[in-house]
Amino acid sequence: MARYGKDQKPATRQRILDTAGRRFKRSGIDGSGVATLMADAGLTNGAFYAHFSSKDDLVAATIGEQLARQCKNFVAMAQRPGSVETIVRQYLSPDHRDHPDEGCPSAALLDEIGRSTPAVKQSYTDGLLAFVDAVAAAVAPDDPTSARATVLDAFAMMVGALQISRAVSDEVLADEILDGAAAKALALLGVADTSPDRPSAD
Amino acid sequence: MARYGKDQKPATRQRILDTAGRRFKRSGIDGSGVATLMADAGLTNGAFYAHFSSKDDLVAATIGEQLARQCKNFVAMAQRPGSVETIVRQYLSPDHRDHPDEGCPSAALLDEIGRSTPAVKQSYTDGLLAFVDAVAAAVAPDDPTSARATVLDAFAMMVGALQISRAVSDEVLADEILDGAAAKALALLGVADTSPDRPSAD
DNA sequence: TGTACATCAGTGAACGCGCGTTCACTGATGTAC
DNA sequence: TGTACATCAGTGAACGCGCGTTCACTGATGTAC
Repeated sequence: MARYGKDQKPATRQRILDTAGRRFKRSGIDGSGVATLMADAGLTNGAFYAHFSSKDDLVAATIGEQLARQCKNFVAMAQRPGSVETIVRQYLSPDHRDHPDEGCPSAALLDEIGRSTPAVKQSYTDGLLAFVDAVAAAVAPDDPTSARATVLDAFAMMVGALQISRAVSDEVLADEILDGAAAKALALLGVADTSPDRPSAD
Repeated sequence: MARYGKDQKPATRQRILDTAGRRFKRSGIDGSGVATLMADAGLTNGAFYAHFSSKDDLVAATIGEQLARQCKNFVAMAQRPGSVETIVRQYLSPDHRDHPDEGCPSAALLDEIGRSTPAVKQSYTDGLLAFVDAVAAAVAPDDPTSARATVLDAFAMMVGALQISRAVSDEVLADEILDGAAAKALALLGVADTSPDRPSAD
């Protein structure tokens, strides 16, 4: 069934990228096969190589896409005043912890990216720098350059804390880690922390 | 060739655990096959199931072993005064970044542990708590309980920073991330940072 | 002290399966006349 | 307006390979007599 208009191919490519993003973040890169992934996207395995030259090519493109989306989402949210605290709290929330497939690509895939090919690392590097620059500009509009290092450190803590909270089987401990890291990250970013020491359930 | 004394089997098991620790950290858990791993340990694939009931069983045991070793190493190093700074700097060093197979299991495997079975997560949880308690006792002997949260946050930042520095293809940026995180981690732990802002090459 | 035997750590071939990748093909579309 | 054809996105079977796991087996050892 190949009924195609002229936007068909780019649209399919985008669909594969979105599916891959979700699947990689849920099952890992090594844990996601090309055939399964294509079936998820409503296609058969053979069509894959009309869009990407190899699985590694898809990985690099997916990482880039994921970071670009994260960056765009951040910029959109950061317009509102006081939004940095909201963003940090949302990042370090049980909801984000329990839904990696819709969440941060760094928290879900950093280990595997570190073991990937230079092309994948390059894609990650480019995406990360763009993201960090955008955050630095939002947090410290006067001096974004010197804020960059602080943003990177805060991001490292948030990523590490989210990963640990996902790896731990004690949910109380996992919640504690998220709350603790949120307070420390906000302090690092120079944002007032408006939540009580022990936040209630709401 | 089965010439065996009475310590033979436990010694072989330990050898498999050590080999698995190195291989998992270098190639990932999904990226390490049982047969290759056994060949690394100087054995054939069939012998594996005399020591472990499944690959998952090995993963859980290896994670536990790795964290126990990290904990023991920390306690041994922490005896000397001023050692916390040394430990943090060593953790966030280019050498550690470039040799994951001999390094921190959390930094190398957190993502995959987060996607693993409950047995693996339980093993990680136990090992992490023991490790964090040991660190808290060393950093704040007077009040280790309240220090625990701070230690966890500092550890999260260190893990995240090391992972990012491994995932980034620009070595200068990778070095910057390590240095920045070291300073922030030491501040978090309340340890004086004795290094210059821009450390020289030695 | 010398021989016969039970133990059991380790061997290596085989199992079904999913992997990444290739390729001859199908068939709905847009275009040419 | 109707027919013939080139395009090309997508199909689905097949490739060699490594995966986790099973199992009949080997052969050096420690023990019994």
